[in-house]
Amino acid sequence: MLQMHDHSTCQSCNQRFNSVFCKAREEYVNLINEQKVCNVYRKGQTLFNEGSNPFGVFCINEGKVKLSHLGDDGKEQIIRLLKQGDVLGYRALLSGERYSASAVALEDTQICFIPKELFISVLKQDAGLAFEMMKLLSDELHKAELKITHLAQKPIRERLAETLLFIKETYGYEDDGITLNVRLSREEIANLVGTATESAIRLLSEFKKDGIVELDGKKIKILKQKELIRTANLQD
Amino acid sequence: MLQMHDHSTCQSCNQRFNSVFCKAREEYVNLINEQKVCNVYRKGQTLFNEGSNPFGVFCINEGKVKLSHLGDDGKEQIIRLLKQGDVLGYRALLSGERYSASAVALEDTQICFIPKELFISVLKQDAGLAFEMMKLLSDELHKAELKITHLAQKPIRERLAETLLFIKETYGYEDDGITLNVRLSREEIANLVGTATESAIRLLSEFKKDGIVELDGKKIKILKQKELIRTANLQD
DNA sequence: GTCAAAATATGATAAAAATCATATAGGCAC
DNA sequence: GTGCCTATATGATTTTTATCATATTTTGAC
Repeated sequence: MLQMHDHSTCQSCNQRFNSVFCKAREEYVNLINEQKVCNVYRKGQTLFNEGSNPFGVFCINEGKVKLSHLGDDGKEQIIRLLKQGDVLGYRALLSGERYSASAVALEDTQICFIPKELFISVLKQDAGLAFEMMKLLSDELHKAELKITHLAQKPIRERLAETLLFIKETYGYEDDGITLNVRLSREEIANLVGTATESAIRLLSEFKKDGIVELDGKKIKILKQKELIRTANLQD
Repeated sequence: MLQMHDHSTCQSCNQRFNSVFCKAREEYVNLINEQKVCNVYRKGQTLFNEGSNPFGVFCINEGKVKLSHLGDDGKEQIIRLLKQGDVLGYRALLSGERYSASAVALEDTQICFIPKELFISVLKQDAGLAFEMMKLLSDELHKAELKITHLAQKPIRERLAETLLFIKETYGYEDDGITLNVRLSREEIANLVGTATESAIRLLSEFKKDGIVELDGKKIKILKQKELIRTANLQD
């Protein structure tokens, strides 16, 4: 197979224009390239832990990451799902706080690390990057506020349907065009929906009985997307 | 009573250093001052409506505003409470979308309006303002993500206690040191907590019976703040 | 002041969801 | 392969919460 891009530099990174750095000036991209550190995180490995101090931001070149809070009783709440081109770790860094969430690789993932001082200084000099950053934060805030409304007002059945559609939006389908392109445990799905694991399992079984999905271990196939959209009862 | 500040200009605004504009450069503050339009919104009046196009940002000089989504079934979800020094309307503007929430004055409120083009252009030129804006967005995102976790995991009793503490953090107490300095209907409290109005009323009655609060119409007095914190079961 | 409308309060009931219990299946070390 | 551990599944039960019903109180117009 032909190697289309040289992944080893930020200048030629295949995610560059698919990321918050899309409008960053060339000189700053070069600067970032010089100081970045790339790593592979194996499935299940932790990028950073809730409560620890941020030293920079992470940029996903390839792979999948979940970002989750630990609730007061120790229950996980997944607040974001991330993929190639996504940046993470910026929230705590910009607020000047410790991480309020943990990041864990959902599969083997290639990630570059940009040191805090460099990221902040580029952010202050490059208005294009700063503006994209604000857009990103605004979009995340919007999603979070929508989620608040849905958590407060929608029954679990609708939220599960919505979550499956969200997973599809984020990671898409596999080559067959119907299998969700990520492997999540039932517990993780429950922690995305915000419900008990048993409830998530039960409702997935109902969706299966209704022919909306097909379940094969952690593989989930969406058989009737329209029906799923109807079940999610989405207006927006 | 002596007039301590001249409220009519941004340069001398008593909220200037209590707002996102605290680090903005003088020249840009002057520019904003020339183009701003100040208004008084009476209690219940709408600043902007969900679904309409943003034309700029609003800056509260004095008063209180609620920001709320309308859920799919028409139920209100209050997502932010705002006070003097707070800016609103920036989320949709930065995302380049229509408003995803409506803003309504909770009492007579003085508000200045800054046109979109000016705000964006200053934001692109003034790194200090841009950085404060990113901090603000990051802080709001943090709060939203915490709220998501609590909505997903905490029972309504704890969430109501937390909401009362949140109201106190936001608007403080009246001169007596115990009365929450805002008048909200039971329905609005329920729409902050994310529950049915009857449930909010019922639990407030329980708090009253337990001597945690005193209720006098829309006046809520916090009698036992420690007990309220315990009831909220907060870890963070 | 009266009156009507809306807000608050509270009980009864129904619905939703969590928890508990137990069974079965799948993954993995050996 | 066996055995063990964990994840998934499903039923039974309890708890939580919403909904419905109906007083009672408050508010505001007049």
